[in-house]
Amino acid sequence: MAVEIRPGQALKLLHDFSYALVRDGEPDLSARQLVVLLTVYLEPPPHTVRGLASKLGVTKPVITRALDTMGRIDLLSRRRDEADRRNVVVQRTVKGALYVEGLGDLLAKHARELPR
Amino acid sequence: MAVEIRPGQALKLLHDFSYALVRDGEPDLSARQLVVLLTVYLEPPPHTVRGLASKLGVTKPVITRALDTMGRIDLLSRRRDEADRRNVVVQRTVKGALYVEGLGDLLAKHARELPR
DNA sequence: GGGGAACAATACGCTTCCGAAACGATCTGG
DNA sequence: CCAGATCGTTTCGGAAGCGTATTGTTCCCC
Repeated sequence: MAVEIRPGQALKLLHDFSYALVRDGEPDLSARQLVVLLTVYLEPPPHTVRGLASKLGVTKPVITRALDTMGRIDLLSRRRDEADRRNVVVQRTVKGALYVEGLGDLLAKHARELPR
Repeated sequence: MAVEIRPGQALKLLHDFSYALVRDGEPDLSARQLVVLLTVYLEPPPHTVRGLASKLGVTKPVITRALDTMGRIDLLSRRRDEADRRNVVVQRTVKGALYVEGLGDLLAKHARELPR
């Protein structure tokens, strides 16, 4: 089933979801960090800095910094590509997988609770 | 109808939505700014700095700064409360209403396009 | 084997945001 | 009428993000 949702419901969903994130005092990822995280966890590997930057339409330092920040809190990790040591491969972590899963559950939960 | 969506679909929706926002080079609102904006446009007025801060669980300067930033790009405006001149009432703007409406449309559109 | 290409990281200067604290303006109750 | 409370803003030092440009490795191919 395609997910049918009216724009008004979508807004309320977005509000409730952001509200829950802000209230829970989460580390407060930026939109860019979030989309990097989700891309790594939703799209098939491998993910390189270069690839992510071009896919998301941002510069490479943005990716490097996002990896620094999210690596510091263990949502992602880096690994040198041994086949081509110029490349850095972005890897998933257990903590990151749990975090992303939590986001999906949270959003789905709020969707179910939308008024008719 | 309550909106039924699986966590995996929710994640893809979140990814596609954030991706569209990042790609479109939008002004890049933070999660806090976004939730302030949506609260003002979705919940019944009046909205004061104090009220928003306590509802969202953040400090007052956070609200003041969010109003500065979003006021600068005309998504919101301030007005002094004449009944009690200590209060500031946050008001909606035409541009802000259009922006919020666009967010709802965008999210609903991506939801419709989710795989079954 | 060496010059240039490709890649990620870093340097730089700037802007923005943060929380805590201090501040001015305004209201209120004794 | 004035002392204290309330409200929004501002200030402060520090942290983090940005884009551009540069650096240091590593690879590739003539």
